[in-house]
Amino acid sequence: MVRISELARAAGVGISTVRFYERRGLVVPTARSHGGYRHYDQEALKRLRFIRRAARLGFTLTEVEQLLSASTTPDVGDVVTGKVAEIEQRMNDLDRVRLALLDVAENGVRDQCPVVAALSD
Amino acid sequence: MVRISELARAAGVGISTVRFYERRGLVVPTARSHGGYRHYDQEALKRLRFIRRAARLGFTLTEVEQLLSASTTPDVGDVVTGKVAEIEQRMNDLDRVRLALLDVAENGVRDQCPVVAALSD
DNA sequence: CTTGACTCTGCACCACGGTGCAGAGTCCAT
DNA sequence: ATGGACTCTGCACCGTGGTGCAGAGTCAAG
Repeated sequence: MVRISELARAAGVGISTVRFYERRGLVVPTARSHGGYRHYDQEALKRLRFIRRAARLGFTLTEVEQLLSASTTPDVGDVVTGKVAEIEQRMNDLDRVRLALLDVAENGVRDQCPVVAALSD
Repeated sequence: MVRISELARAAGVGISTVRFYERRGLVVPTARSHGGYRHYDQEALKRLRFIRRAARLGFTLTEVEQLLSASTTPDVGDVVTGKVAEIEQRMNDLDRVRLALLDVAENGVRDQCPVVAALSD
């Protein structure tokens, strides 16, 4: 059980950010001290790290919420199916950009920009 | 050669957004009419679509700029290498979330949340 | 039981990525 | 050459995702 500053440091975020996520319902303290101090366990740290990485993948905090709720809601099927399809689309797009960049590195630029072409259809 | 409203409609964005991207140096009109109207060719539409899709992948507009410049700068190697590595990391993370979601759908939730575990290490 | 480091709440502020409006000017079909 | 649709610039505003500050309270080592 750690206090907020230690949790924040461990996850590489600011204290205000932790409290902000709490307002959004994403990371709730495991307990509170008599005087109101937040206390967190290891799960909270994992959640926090997850949120950060998912956010960096382009998911909004609302989507992160949906991803997190996917494993706690009883009827999970539709949400998961939709999210998986969305993720596959993103991976596909990323791979096209990746290949286009490698193409540029290997062959230089020809008539048109291959990177643009990768996503513009 | 089309005017701004037609370009915007074709790319599914607002007119103000096109002008905003121009201020950021991302999409420059191919030409201007005598009276100052912007005119765009097919390449501009491709660029615009690229920007939108890349932004949805979580790239900032600054990063989009870097991706676009990758194929126009003479010495392209380092930028491309870095971007490719970054993209591979993202794809990897996305795949872990994807697998975790499928796991939830197939096996339900066991002791801890697999989705969180997918990115929390 | 004090003292210094830490935390609390509430609120104001920030950057990014747009979006909308006003007032003036342009384009072009009739 | 005129009406209506469109566009121009500049500026103000917005939602999202944080970040920082003030003033009051808490914690724990000495």
